[in-house]
This record gives sequence, C-alpha cells and structure tokens, in this order.
Amino acid sequence: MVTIKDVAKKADVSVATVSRVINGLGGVRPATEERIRKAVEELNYLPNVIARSMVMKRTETIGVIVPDIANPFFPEVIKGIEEQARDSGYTLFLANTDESVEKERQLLHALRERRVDGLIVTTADEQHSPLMDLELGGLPVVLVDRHIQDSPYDSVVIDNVDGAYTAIKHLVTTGHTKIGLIAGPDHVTPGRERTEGYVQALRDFEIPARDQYMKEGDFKEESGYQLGKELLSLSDPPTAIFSANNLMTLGLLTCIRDQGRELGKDIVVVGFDDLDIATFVDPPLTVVSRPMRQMGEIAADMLVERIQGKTFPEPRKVILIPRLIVRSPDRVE
Amino acid sequence: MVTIKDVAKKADVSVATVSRVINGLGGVRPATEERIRKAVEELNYLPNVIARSMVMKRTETIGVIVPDIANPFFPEVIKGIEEQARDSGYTLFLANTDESVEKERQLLHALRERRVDGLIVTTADEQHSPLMDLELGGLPVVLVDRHIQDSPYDSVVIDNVDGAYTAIKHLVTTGHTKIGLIAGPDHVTPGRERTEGYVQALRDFEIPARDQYMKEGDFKEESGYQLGKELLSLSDPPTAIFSANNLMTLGLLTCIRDQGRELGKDIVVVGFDDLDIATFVDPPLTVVSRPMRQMGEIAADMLVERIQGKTFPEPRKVILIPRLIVRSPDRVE
DNA sequence: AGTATTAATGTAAACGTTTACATAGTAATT
DNA sequence: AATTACTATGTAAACGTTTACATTAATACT
Repeated sequence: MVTIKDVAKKADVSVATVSRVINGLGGVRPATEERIRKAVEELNYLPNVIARSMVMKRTETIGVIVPDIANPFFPEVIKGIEEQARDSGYTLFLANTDESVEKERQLLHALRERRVDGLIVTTADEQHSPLMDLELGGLPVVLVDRHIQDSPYDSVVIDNVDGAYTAIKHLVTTGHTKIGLIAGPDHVTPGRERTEGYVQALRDFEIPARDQYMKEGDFKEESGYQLGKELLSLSDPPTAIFSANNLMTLGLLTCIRDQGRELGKDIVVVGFDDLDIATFVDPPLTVVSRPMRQMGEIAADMLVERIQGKTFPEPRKVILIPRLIVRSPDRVE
Repeated sequence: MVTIKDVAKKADVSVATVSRVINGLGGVRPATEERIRKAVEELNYLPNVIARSMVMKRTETIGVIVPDIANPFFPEVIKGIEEQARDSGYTLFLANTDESVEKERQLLHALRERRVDGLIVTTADEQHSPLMDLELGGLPVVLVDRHIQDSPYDSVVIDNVDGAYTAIKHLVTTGHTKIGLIAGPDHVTPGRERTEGYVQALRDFEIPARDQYMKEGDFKEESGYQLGKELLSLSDPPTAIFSANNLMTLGLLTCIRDQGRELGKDIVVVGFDDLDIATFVDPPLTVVSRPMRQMGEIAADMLVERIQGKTFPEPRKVILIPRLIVRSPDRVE
C-alpha cells in the first residue's frame, strides 16, 4: 500500500506538505502542489482514513440501528439518512436487530468500539432499551420512530394521535358514524397513540364509542384478518374500519374479500401507513401516510448538529404530522 | 476517552500485558489477569478498533453497495449478508447508488479510503461498472445479482433462464399453448436471460413462438400495464402471460382488472419474483421466487473466504436456481 | 546590498493499538 | 545452592496520518 511518505519522497517534499495539499489547506507553492498532485496520481495514492481518524479522533461515520430492514418503512428512512449524511461526509454502518434487545446491545457495543461519531436508532424495546443502561459517554444519539421516555436523546417521531384522528375525521365527514378500530398493541407508543386518536376523534364528533367496535391486534397480518372477521360479523357491523398499521390492513382486506363483502360499498377501509396494494385494490385505499424519507433526513441533520457540538437545554423531539391520502370517495350511502 | 494505558496503569502492568488479556492470547498469570479485568471494568474501557485496525492493517469491515435499497429484493439480500458477516466479526458499511454509475464510483472511492476489507456490490451498470476501470489493488469483491462479463470477481446470481423456463413449462403442462411474454429490457442480463428461458421452453415443447405475443418492457409498472393491454386486445389473445419482473406484474394485474378480465379464468398470470399482492389477488399468483436471503449469505461467505486469502484458479460464479411457487390451479379450460 | 517581513516547507510528536524481542521471575534439575 | 529452562511481564517500534513549531526561502523595504 502506498502511503503519504511514498508520495512525499516522489515529489521530493515532506509529508507535511503533501498533507497540506491533500487537505487543501493552502500555503503551498503552485509548482510544488503540481508536483505533489502528479505523484499522487502516478502512485495511485489513496489517503488512509483510518490513520486520519486516529489523530483526528473522529471517524466521519454514523451507526444506524433498525429493528427490521425488511419492513419497507426502514429502507425509506435509511435512504433519507444516507443522503443527508453523505452530504456532510459521513458513511453509514448499518445493523439490524431483528427486534431483539440482546442483539441491539451487541450492536451498540460493536459500533461504539468502531468509534462511530453518532448513532441513529429505532430501539427494539422502548421500555428496556440498552441505550438507557449503557454508559454511552456522551455519544450523540438520535431516536427514530420510537421514542424512549425520559431519555436524553433527540428523537424524530410521528404524531400518531393526529394521524389516527385525521383518518377518523375523514370517515366522519364522509358520513360514517359506525367506525370500527383494529388497534395496535396498547403497550407500544404507536399502538397506544393511534387508539388515542381514534377515541379522541369520536369524542370530538360526539359519536359514542362502542366497545365491540374496538379490537386490539398485534400489528401482524393475521390479527387484521381475524379482527376484521369479528367486526364484520357483528349484528350491527361498522360501515368503516380504521386499521392501525399496514400489515393488519392487508389482513383486513383479505378478510373482506374472503367474506364476500364489497370494498368501498359494504365496508370502507382506511389504514395507517401506505402500502403497495393500496392503489391496486378497487376502489383504491385511503391511507395515513408518513414522510419516511424526511424522518431519515431530519434524524441525520439533528445528529450531525449534535456531532458538531451543538447543545440544547432539552433533548429535541421532532414530531412530524402524517398526511391523509384520500384515494376514494369513501362515502357511505 | 480511557485508553489501554490507563488500564495498564491502574492494574500496574504494561500495556502489552493488558493487550494480551484483552485479546485472550494467554500466558498471563491468573492473578494478573484478574487485576486487569477489574481495571477494564472499573474504567469502562472500550478498545479502540480504529487504532487496532491501524496496526493490524484490516478493519473487519465490509462495504455493501446496492442500487436501490427500497427495492424489497435488497433488504433481504442485506439481511443475509449481515447475518453471515457478523458471525465472522465483520460490520457492514451500506451505500445506495440509486442506479447511478457516478454515485457508484464515488461510493467505491469512499469505501476504499475507509479501508474496507472487501466489497459486495450489485453494480448500477453491468457494461460500464466503475469496478472495471478502477484500480482496486486486489481488494476482494463479490458481485450479487448482476454479473460483470469478464470481470475477475466472484459472483452469485440467479439462473434466469431456468426460472423463466420453469414458469413456461408450468403453463404448458397446465394446458396453455398461447403464452404471452412481457419481457425485460434486452440489454441487461436479467431481461435477456428471462426472455431466453421463455423462447427455449416454447421450442422444447414445440410451441411456435409468435412475435405478437412477445412484448419488451422496461421492468417498470407502467410498461406492464401498457403491454398487458396490447396482449389482451389481440384478436387471438394469449390464455396466459409470463411477466419478467414484479413491478411489471403489478401493472399487468391492474390492467387485467381495468379491462374487466377475470384473473385465473380469462387470463392466467405467472410472474418473475414474488410480490406482496401475489397472495392477495384471487386466485393467488403463481410466481418464480428467488432465495434472496441465501444470495446474501453466500456472497458474504465467498467474500470472507477471499478476505482470508483463499484463491481460486477462476473467479467463482454461483448460480442459484429459482423456485416456482404454484399458488393456483392455473388450468386452462 | 542588507535587513525585516512574509511565505513555503520541514521536523517530530502524537493518536491507541499490537507484537517482536528483551528482561525478570519462578520452578525444575542437578 | 547453583544452574537451567520455562513462564510471565515489560520495552519500544511500528502502523499512516495531522499539526504545532522550527526553519529556510522568497519578497519587500530602506
């Protein structure tokens, strides 16, 4: 491997001078610079970032920890992070926890050893994140999508209450009063908050909440199917159903088809999070959509600020507002 | 930051001894080791991998370059890579080229500067990959999904010919003789080879290939829609259509619905690559599916072997066989 | 032309490890 | 008890940069 010394020798200068032109610090005579550039070129010299990191005490590197890279949400977020981070000269370490706290702990360890300048993480467990009991020694961290209560970290999340509220409001204003809910688990924020939005909207529009219209699922496809079936077979079934995430929406749609109900006519569906088939089903699906890419961008920006030493009296919490994408009349007769 | 020196001082030994216990090299008296471990613990010492890389001349790091992380194929591949790589102690740098050769060049440069021990890449352009004109200085590289002609790199790809052949064979054995093709672009391997499989199968089963049944798309959804329309409006339309990738299949399905044709009855569809909606449409879709995860695992394994210095007379090319997932009778009356 | 000033370049320490080699300590052998 | 043979530990160089500081060369000023 050719080093800065080889270049120096070839250009007949000292390593300091070579370093100066490589880093564009100026104060080098044009003729000298020319000679050095030629040497770099001819020797095919590639600066060793590792050695540089060593003395600079920073690696220009960001660790990204996600619970499931196969969930379409995260690739979009990562895209946002990457683009923004790259603009600031950072490269990403990517790691996948598979929703396992233990893996999260190991990955955190590995990335800290690698001396990342900062971390962007969606923790596997809001309640027992290793981020909390680990001694991070001031390493900047930004949380994405999942907020950790009382943590000292910045975070960028979605206003789940608002998202759900808007969805229900849409259904109410299109004439529905019998609105079912397929909720997420109550012990995680997205689950709890989306239910909260539903309840709040009903209250505001003075629609009595009926217990039998509210079913709690687990964010998995199967529960959407199952709970959809329960809702549809009520003696007085809802005319519309709000499903709290994409997978459950998928299950719900399958259920509706299997039950021989007609979408948009017998039953109207609005889901949280957009999905591929939303534009494919007939009529297309109205959904609550999140700015995933933007979440990544913001997270990266906030992290870079922290890395650059900016401080704030409180951890920052950016709450983005989801958008309702109306794709159908969704009217009730 | 606490360093090995601090530990040494606290445990009243030399840094060499500390290094020995950290790396488990043995030859240290139990009492001494105990003292050192305690010091490590108390000081919360975290070895600096950067410094280690410096002297070891390897970073235990792999660069992964993909053209589009939002394409569901890649997260699966990455999962496979990551799992396998982690077992061997490697951490991944992830980078996204957005199908841009220029970005690929930049990323290659950045990762080489970072001294990755090896690269796994799906190049943005098989014909003009920067991997070919760049002086990589013997850096191990494994190609995934897209093979580069005459390159010195190992690769793991799919037998596209076989995949398409199997799909057509399935259609023939379920009674179809009028089989349409929505092909991928002829200038990229997956496009060309899948068409080849189609043609070969027809020949083997002695079904005359009709020009008007073969339409070339661009792997995008819209072309699936458009070409589907063309095929369906022929005076003697095919009874089955093979679509060469997931997005075009999606377009085709939308088209079929819009045209008021009944899937599985008026027209049978088989697609290359599985998709979410395959199990959702009625009847569910028969598809050619690839072992994405496995592709990643194999790529990682091959790369690690190369990193460890294994050599082979020829670049290795692993060709995986796709699997036909039959989800419907797909019979023709 | 000689000095003062500024611009260009060089020297060497530092970053935090690993490891070859040297040294000190301990146990075994006579 | 003295020598030998290990075993445990320490010393210092090396990895490839950056940069404070020292030095030298070039330019400006009288």
